[in-house]
Amino acid sequence: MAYITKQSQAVLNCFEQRREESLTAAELSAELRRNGSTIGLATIYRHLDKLAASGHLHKINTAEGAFYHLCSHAEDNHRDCFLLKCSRCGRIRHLDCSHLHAFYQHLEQEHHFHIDPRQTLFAGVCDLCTGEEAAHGAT
Amino acid sequence: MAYITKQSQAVLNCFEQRREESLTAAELSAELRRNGSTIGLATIYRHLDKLAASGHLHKINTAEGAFYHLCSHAEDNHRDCFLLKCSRCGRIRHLDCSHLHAFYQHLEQEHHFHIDPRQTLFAGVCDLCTGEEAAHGAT
DNA sequence: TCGAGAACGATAATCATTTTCAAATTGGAG
DNA sequence: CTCCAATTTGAAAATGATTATCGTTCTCGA
Repeated sequence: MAYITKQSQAVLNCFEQRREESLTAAELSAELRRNGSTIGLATIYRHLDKLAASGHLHKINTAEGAFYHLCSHAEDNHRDCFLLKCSRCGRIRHLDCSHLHAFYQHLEQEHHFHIDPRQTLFAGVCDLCTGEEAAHGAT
Repeated sequence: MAYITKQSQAVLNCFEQRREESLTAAELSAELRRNGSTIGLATIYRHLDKLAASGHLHKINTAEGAFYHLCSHAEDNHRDCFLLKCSRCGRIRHLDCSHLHAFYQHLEQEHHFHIDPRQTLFAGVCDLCTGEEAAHGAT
């Protein structure tokens, strides 16, 4: 029902090689092109969606476009998964900790809001960019 | 330096009348048109940006487009401001509570991530939509 | 080897937003 | 009140990410 093609292989390979990184479709396209692949953008999007639907990738929607990330966690384990997005460099970092269990329970019980940590993005400025900011900062 | 025009008035009025709501540019346009205004979309975007820059509005960037919200809080007070975005109905709700101070401190001290609560969106399903979901749910 | 179904890729279509630019509006100066 | 330079407006084109379209190519089992 689903053929294995060199294109689908190339996409998955790309993620397996850079395990900890979140990529956009454009970045993936550039990377593949760099590796000699001539795969079209439309095809890339198709595979990304397919891989996200099958659970192999985690798709993160942001105002600056979608990011995809190799993610083995099952849906249930994601209470401990936090996404930090730097508004300066645009990178998404993944964090693992259980600090927010209580807050999430509060949201559900007091406000009847059923949170989805996999789509929740903590925005801010990352460590690297904070340094740069200071360096470039005024007076 | 900045003229007061009927267009800029109309935009601000619209927010003051529906104080607690977050609006998109398209929604604002529809609302204004309903009130007899023929203001163009480009002009709406211009005023929204201007009002956001001057601090009168809070601009929230999401994957589904930008939302604008009348917000009097100063930048500093926003440690207590939470944005809940329902991925089903798309609405953004504002919450006030101080549950996350500890977590934000943890982020800064342990991970050197300087959070911006004004752009942090908690994604999930709101109370109303949870009900609907159950009603339409399988078997 | 054949053929139906699946995948491909170039291109067109969307959608929200920004930019462009000529025309209309504004408010101060005379 | 009238004139003018600066500002604002709005229609339409441009942008950028993503999706849909469609004819062509590939895959694999009969």
